[in-house]
Amino acid sequence: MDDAEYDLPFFHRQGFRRRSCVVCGHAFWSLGDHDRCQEAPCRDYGFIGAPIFARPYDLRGMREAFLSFFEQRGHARLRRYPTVARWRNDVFFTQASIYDFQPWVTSGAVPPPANPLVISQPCLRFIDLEEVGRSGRHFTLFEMMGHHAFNRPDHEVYFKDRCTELCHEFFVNTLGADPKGITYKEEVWEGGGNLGPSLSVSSLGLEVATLVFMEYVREGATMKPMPLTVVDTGYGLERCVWGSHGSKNAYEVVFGAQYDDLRRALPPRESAILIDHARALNFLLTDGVVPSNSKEGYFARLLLRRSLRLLARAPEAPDLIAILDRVGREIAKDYPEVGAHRDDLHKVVAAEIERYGEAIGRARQTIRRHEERLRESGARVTEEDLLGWYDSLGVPPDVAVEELAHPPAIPEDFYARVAARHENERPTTDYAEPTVDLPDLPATLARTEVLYYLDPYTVSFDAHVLWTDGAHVVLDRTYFYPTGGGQVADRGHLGDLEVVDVATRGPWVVHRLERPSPFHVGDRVRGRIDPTRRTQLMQHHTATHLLNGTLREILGPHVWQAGAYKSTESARIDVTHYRPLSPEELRAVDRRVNQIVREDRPVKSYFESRGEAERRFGFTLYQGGAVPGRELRIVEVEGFDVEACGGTHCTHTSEVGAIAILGVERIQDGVLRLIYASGERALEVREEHEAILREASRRLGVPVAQLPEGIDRLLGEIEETRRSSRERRREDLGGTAERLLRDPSATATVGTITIVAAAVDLDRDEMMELSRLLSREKDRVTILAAERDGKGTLFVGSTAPGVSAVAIVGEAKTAFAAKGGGNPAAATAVGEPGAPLRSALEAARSAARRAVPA
RNA sequence: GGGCUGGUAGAUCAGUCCGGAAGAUCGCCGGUUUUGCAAACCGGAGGCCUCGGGUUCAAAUCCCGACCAGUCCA
Repeated sequence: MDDAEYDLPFFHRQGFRRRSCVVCGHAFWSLGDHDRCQEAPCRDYGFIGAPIFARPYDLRGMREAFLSFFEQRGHARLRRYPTVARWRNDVFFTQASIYDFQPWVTSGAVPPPANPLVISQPCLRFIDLEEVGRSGRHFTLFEMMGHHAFNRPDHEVYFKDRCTELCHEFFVNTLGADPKGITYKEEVWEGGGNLGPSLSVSSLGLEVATLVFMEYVREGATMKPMPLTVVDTGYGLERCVWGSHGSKNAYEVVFGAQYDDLRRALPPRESAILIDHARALNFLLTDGVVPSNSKEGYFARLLLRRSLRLLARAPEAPDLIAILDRVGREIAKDYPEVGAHRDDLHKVVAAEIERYGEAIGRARQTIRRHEERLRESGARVTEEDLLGWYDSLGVPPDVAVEELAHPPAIPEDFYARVAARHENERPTTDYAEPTVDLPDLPATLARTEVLYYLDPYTVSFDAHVLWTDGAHVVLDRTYFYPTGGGQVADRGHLGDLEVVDVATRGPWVVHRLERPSPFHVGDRVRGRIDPTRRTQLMQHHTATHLLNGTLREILGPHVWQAGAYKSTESARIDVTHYRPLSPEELRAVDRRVNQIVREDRPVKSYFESRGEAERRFGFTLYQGGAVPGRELRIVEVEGFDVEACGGTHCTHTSEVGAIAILGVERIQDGVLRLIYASGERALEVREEHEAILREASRRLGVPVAQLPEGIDRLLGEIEETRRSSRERRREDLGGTAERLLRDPSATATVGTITIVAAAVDLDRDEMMELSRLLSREKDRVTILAAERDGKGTLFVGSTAPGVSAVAIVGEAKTAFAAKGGGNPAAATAVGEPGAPLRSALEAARSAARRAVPA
């Protein structure tokens, strides 16, 4: 990065000087006389005992100071975004304030919600989980305060100079920092293909902010200027609070009385971890994460289980729910949604605690049994066993050791070795977005005017062709709904040509035609949308909102939409929930959702400013993921459910007709999928089901109402038939056995041994069964031969000590070119087709005679 | 999304490495004993060894693929 990038007029106006840090070598700017930058570890934590700001702040005070400072300087204050980054598929959590605006706003595809703006965004980072409680400064959840500006070529808000000036002014004038104590260290920021200069702001060893200026796109070795430059700042709320106190560690000042109280029962480190985790969990669970074994849910589980483990060793400490509640109440003062989730959150946690208890209980048993078994062979449990148990059973080593009589030492590097086990796993292969093969469009093309929001019932319209390559057509205006928001695209006609797909590309809607079109730019065309299809899609989409609202109402606010899909045939919604639906719950959902349909509530779709919508409806708006932009499209089912949604909807709930829930499945730990149909399809599906019932009833010859009993009876009969045929076979074989024992040509006695040899017409299993019947007593050798599918099978069983069935078969094998084997008690061989079975039987018989000990 | 465990009688699990006549404990049923219960003892029933392919004379066992569950990691 060119030095000039950092050479800001602001620095010169104020009399800053540029120096190089004697430790890290980075250039930095300061008013003071420093030979090193003020960032640790280039210098020590000088602020401990010597606060960097004029007075101490708590979290709320510091946050408010920041937000109002920037608000007074023209920034719009935004409410926090969810901590779960549902709008992105590259990360699970919001890890920085700028994440709220990636990728759409930062790429310029969508205008920012406000410009410039200021926000304090709770962020989650799991990378330094082990450092929490140890370093004195790490948190799983922290708030990143940021002021952001998005500069377009035609509209420059502010960039490096003004940004740095604002930052300095905030620290010096508002917080009362010593202007000479602050250094602005030059760094290069790079991420997501973009890069730019950045300044890291430190004082007395504490880095309090980073100012990033996204300016370039990396293209190979060269950098190209971005069309949109972004001011991305991050001020650590907890850092700033810590610095304002100058206390030894951050936890005591950030968590205050909660920390002091927990300290009475637990050591400092454990106390800090528990509160930290409790804070993160309150946000995570409020934002709709349900603990599970994959994706976001795993991190919630990780925090919960770590906390439970700590508490298991501290009998004096309060229980987890009490700690969560205490911390949650504090958070709720600033973030009321956390308070609104309180009771539900406790239910989710209680369920998870129960599951953990079960998992550990099962695991303890397995471990005990394992050691028991090892003892028989004189072996002992190894370190590898401990690793394996943690990996596959979830038992932490200290718990495993409790179950062992002879435990191995727990390796110092236990968790590092667990990590090593996972080293060779290749991470997610690239995520393939379902790509529609769309043409490149000239950037100068006017945007498509989207009309389907105006009136979802209009299915016929006139428009002009803006662009076409034959197969695809872009119009100046369209009522065709493109694939999006889990709703499939409309179909219909442009002129006489069928429209087979509709998709958005940037600001344009592209219609794909069944055949190449004769259209030219400027042509006027008539668009007609398939009204049946559109109606069905609208019904399914509105039904989805009604079900989502119903599920939240009945199961609790932890229910969030985790995905949805609406086609003409059926629709489905995936929601977060921690256990399967009981039949009662399902029935309740079915009743309630159809009640809402019948109530004929108005469904209003309208645009509203983000701030206003969030103020009125809160976060649950973002069921389909956070939506960028200044204006949100709101779909409001009056008095019931409100979501930000871009789909086409009915205007009254009764238009949905009815909702038939067709199935519920667990698609993943913590996520349920409901499949349903509405409108015409609900009726069709019900008719299909009834037809199936009628047909089943006809085939079974039982009235529909008695089908369950009829099926039970049938199953009983099958069971009975099976039993009796088994018995009859057993009797038949018993008869055969008796006959053979009485038949002198089959039975011979040699010494104390009875040899029974016969050709039979039985399959392999039956011969085995017969042999067993013949060998009820000791000193019996049975030799059976049968022919099946042209191949001879020989079976030999022996209960005579010293007479080996497998040896007899081995000798007889050559007589009929057979393959086979077995053990001393039983052996079989199957010969080549046409091989002389008779001689095999004789060979076995004489082998058996010879085998009898004299 | 990836790795690792596991799926055998109503329940909890052996058996799988190294293919060769499906087991234990609890529970259930019957009997003995007891005024009755519990218990003890004796006897018995109960299995598509998750499913589908493959290899083999032979598969619960080996190979491939699904499904389900648990767990660790991102």
